[in-house]
Parts: sequence; C-alpha cells; structure tokens
Amino acid sequence: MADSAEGRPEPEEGAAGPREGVLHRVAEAGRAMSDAAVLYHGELSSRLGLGATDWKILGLVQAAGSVSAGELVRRSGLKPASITGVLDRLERRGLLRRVRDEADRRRVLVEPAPGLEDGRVELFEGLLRRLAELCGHYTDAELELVAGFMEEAARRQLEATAELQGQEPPER
Amino acid sequence: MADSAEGRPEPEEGAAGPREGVLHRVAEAGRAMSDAAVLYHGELSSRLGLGATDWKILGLVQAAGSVSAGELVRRSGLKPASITGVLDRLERRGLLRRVRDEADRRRVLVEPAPGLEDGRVELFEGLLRRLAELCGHYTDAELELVAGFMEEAARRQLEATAELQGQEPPER
DNA sequence: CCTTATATTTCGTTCGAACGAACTAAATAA
DNA sequence: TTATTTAGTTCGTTCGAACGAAATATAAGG
Repeated sequence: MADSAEGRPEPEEGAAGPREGVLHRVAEAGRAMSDAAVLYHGELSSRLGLGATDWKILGLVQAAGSVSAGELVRRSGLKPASITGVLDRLERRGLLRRVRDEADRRRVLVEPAPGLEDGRVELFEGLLRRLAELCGHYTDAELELVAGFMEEAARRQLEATAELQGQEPPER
Repeated sequence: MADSAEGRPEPEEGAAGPREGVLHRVAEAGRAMSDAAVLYHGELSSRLGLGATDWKILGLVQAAGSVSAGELVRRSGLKPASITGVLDRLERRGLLRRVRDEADRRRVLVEPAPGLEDGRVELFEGLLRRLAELCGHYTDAELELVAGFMEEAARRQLEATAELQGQEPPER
C-alpha cells in the first residue's frame, strides 16, 4: 500500500493537481458503475417480473444460501406476513424453495432453487461475457490491484449503508 | 493493452491457474460492488421516502439537467399520467421543479431543485469520505488504472442492460 | 379563423404489496 | 401434562402507484 493521503505533498490550494484529477476520475467512475449496476439490476428484476422487494429478498436468500423465514424478517425489516407473501411469489416462480427445518420443525428454511444456488441466472451471460473480454486487456497483477480496490470499495459502501440505516429517519 | 485471453497459455484444464483465480476474484468483487451499490441506493431512496420509480426518474432528471415531461415518458416507459404523478411527488418534496418551456408553452421542463443540480445530497458524505480514505492507499498511477477499468466496466454493464431491454420479455 | 395535432394534467379505477390480527403448529418451561 | 413462548401462515383491509379516458392548453396548418 502507498502512504496515506495525509502524508502526501499538497499541490497549491485551488489548482487541480494530478492527484485531484485522478481522485475525481475515480469518484466519477464509481458513480458510473453504481448507476449502471442499479439500472442493470432493475432491468433484470423487471425481466423476471419481480418487484423491488421480491428481488431484494431473493438476493438475501442467494447470499445466505439457506435462511429461516424469521431471519429474513429481521434482515429485511418486513413483517412476517409480508415475508410469507414474498416467499409465496418467489416460490411460485420457481426461484427458491421452502424446506422444513428438521432440527426445529416450527421453522422454515429458504434456499435458492436448484440451478440458481451459486451464480445467478443465464441472464447474466451477456454481462459476464463483456467483463471477461475486458479482463483480457489486463495482466494478472493489474487485475489483482483492481479486484483489491473494488473489494474494499464494496466493503466501505456496505459500511456507509449501515451507517445510513443506523441514523434515525429524518422526517416523514 | 495486454494480449487477449484467447492468446494466453492455458494451464491444464480443470486446475485453477493464477489467471482463473484472478478472474474469479474480479468477478466476485464486481458482484460485491454491484450488490453494495443496489443496497446503498435502496437505503438512500427509502430514506428520502421515495419509491423505486420516483428514484429512477429523479436520476434521469439529474443526469439530464433539464428534460421535458414527455421526454421522461419516452425514457422511462411510464404513461404520461404516471409521470405527472411522479413529478408531483418529487416536486412536493422539493427535489425538482417544473418550469414552463417558453419556446413551446405546452411543454413542461423539469430540473433538479437548486442545490441538487450537480452531485447529490449530503447523504453521500459518509460514502465519499470512506472512498477518499481508500484512495489514500493508492498511487496516482494505480488509481488511473482502477478508474479506467471501472469506467469500461460501467460502459459494458450499460451495454448489457440495453441488450436485455432489447430482447422480448420471456413469458408472463 | 377554424381545424387538427401535440403536451400535459385531472379524474376515477384497478391491482398488488404491506400490514395487523387471529390462527396453527411446534418447542420449551412449569 | 398443561401453560407459555416462538415460528410461520391465513385472512381481510388499507394505501398508493400506474393506468385509460377525458379535459385543457398551446401550437401549427389550411
């Protein structure tokens, strides 16, 4: 890792040195990726005929691999009755399945439907192909660097999300 | 640019060589960023009390700077009556304003409310601070590389989105 | 001027998501 | 065993977003 920004010699105030330029470029690129991701996810979900909530829950299930319905209630902020509805819709479309928890038969475990466990649908194919092609233009070392940055950026964005959730809602 | 993936010597099939490893890592990082972005946007919009549609239209308006209502109808796929509703809600919350087009007084131009024209709200502060700190760990050259990759990735994701939109919806 | 086309809004309706309350089933405590 | 708590579902209601049709206002053509 390079030294921290604080220790770096500052170009004269106001004038945009190379550092300011590149920081701005990274910020813009991040925003562009973010917007693109939101649009892409939106298109994917509408293509599956899923509302935003259903899509979100499906994401939670896929991330977890196997979760109880109650856990989804906790993580999503929805009420139990609503989760039941979401799961009904997703199950009806064959995107996940409910399994009785044999250890505690009150519980219902939810899992991605067979075939969607890991990656997602073949709808991703178009994006994955394009990104693979992009990677072809970079060396392993360069990709390591890029991946490291993106991993950290994602982690921090989740942090920022949690921070937002933690604050009390402004006013309604 | 490095040579394309096709020309690269393949490690024996099945065994994950360093190339496979790093490609996988990039893919995972991309997915992590994507998910984080979706969650962050979701939290931001719910924090502003906006539905997904309102948030999307607001994004279109901010991207365009100034658009007519009809143009939003075209770009969003919503019906005119719905756009009117969206704009009512956004305007009531002070996030944008309607201005009569003096050149053609049938039209209504929509603009981001003063103070939200460029970047977005101060809600972004937490995220921006974290990302700036992250950038502090990298040199200018490294950040140029990262930014270039992310710009291209975003462009390709938009392409993939357009491709999805172009295809006929599967079945309903 | 009068007709027709375009841009947006108004109104009333429809549809689905989220909810509270009541209910069933299973685990746990007494 | 019986009582109590926990997990999830069912049912009926509410609320808002998206819509079609009709209304309004402005522009453009004959």
